[in-house]
Amino acid sequence: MPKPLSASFYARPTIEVARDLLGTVLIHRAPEGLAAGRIVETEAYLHDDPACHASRGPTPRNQAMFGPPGRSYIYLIYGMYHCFNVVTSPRGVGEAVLIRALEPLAGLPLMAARRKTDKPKALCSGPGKLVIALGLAKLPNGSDLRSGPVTILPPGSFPMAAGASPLGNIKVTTRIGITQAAQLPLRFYLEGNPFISRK
DNA sequence: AAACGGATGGGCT
DNA sequence: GCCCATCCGTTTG
Repeated sequence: MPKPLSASFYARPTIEVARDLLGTVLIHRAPEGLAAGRIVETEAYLHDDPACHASRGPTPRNQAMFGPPGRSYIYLIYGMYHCFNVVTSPRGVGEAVLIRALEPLAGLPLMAARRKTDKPKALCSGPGKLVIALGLAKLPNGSDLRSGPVTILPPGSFPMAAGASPLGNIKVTTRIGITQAAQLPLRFYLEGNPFISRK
């Protein structure tokens, strides 16, 4: 069984963490079964960045972002979906990385049942989709991603699914779906990967 | 292929 | 009361 990413992995500048998370494996060992996918798309949210929930100081919703790195930050968006983030940087700064897309690796039938589709490219190709596919919506905010049922494993440490695509170069673009600070180059994805949310 | 609008509810000015 | 770090079905070109 591979070891989850260390606490020191997350306690680094958020842009570095966002880039280095590409190729790692997000896994949820739920009572219903295991589901896992390779992270292929991320976005960085910085403390002085108007698009970041933490940029205007702590509130009840965003308090996990000010806690220790390597914990979850999950929030409700548009009344019906959730977004899953990993808290980064030294404790108290208020930064995180949004996980935007996964390449499904394990538990595809379970993902298909949760998502109500069995098309592999539709399972995890968006932040709301992957939360549904992995069953992350009810994970408590601030969950430790080194010890809980939801963890992130280093690249290549998980048995490669048949036909899984190779890792490409990292491409950088502006972030998706935001209005504030929309010009900042803080979205990262594996170039050519068919499982990203959009080109 | 792209554009559009509806669903749906908590957070914050 | 307005604003969303979204998704999906429908319409339009």
